[in-house]
Amino acid sequence: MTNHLDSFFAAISDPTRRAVIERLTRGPLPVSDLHAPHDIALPTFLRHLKVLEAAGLVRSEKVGRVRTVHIEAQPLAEAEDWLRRQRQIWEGRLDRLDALARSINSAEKGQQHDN
Amino acid sequence: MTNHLDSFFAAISDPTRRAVIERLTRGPLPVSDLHAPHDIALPTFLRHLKVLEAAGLVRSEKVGRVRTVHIEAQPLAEAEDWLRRQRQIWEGRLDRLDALARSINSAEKGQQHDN
DNA sequence: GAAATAGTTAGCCACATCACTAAGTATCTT
DNA sequence: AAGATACTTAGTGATGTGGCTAACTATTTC
Repeated sequence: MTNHLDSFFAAISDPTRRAVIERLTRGPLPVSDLHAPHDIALPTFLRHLKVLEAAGLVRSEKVGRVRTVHIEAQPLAEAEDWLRRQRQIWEGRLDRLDALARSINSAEKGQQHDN
Repeated sequence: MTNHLDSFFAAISDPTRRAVIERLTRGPLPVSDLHAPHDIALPTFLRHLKVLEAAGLVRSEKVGRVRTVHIEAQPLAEAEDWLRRQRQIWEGRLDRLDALARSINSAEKGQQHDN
């Protein structure tokens, strides 16, 4: 039952890492630019990046002394799918319950008319 | 920056807890029924339920000695929204890059014609 | 080639998380 | 009222997570 959703959801459960993702949707950035708005030590920040990269949300390439990070959208879509499936099954169930309630209701009305 | 997405995503980053959610989309169940398919001790399982409940994914009511658990769909929708927003911004960016590439391409063709 | 820049590695600490067992409470069932 | 059922609480231990500082490497820049 352990799949890549584990590490994906764990990765985006941290606010710092979600902020990084949000920033990266505007385009790739070097590590230091990504780090700038965060009030944590660089090594700490770098481990957040590693978590994101390990979860497949992000890739990076180093050119000279600069490492540039960019987002990987596909895992977002997969996670979104899982959530949507669960929600839809649930809502489908509610719809069926609703339909059942309506049919019971109209059946009762029918009975009343028959009486 | 710390909001309820933290606890939500942390909650569904665990396979046991995702399995519980998947099960609950089929309808509410008592704790013991939910626990049955999982090969972990009941107290351990109960803490998973508490995590889900604390994250707002699930509610429960106790009647007599039985506690029945049901899903709460709204947080699913919110998380789905966050993911969708990020993905769309990213994809929108790709679209614009694509458009830019096309316009550069046609401009070059234009130049070639001019030459 | 010395100094600044951009990351990286190593090691430490506090706290959270996930697992367990043992024992307790509250509610049926017989 | 005794026993079974359905949680619930308490306490323990191993491992993971997020934070830090100090020290290091690799690449510009002056």
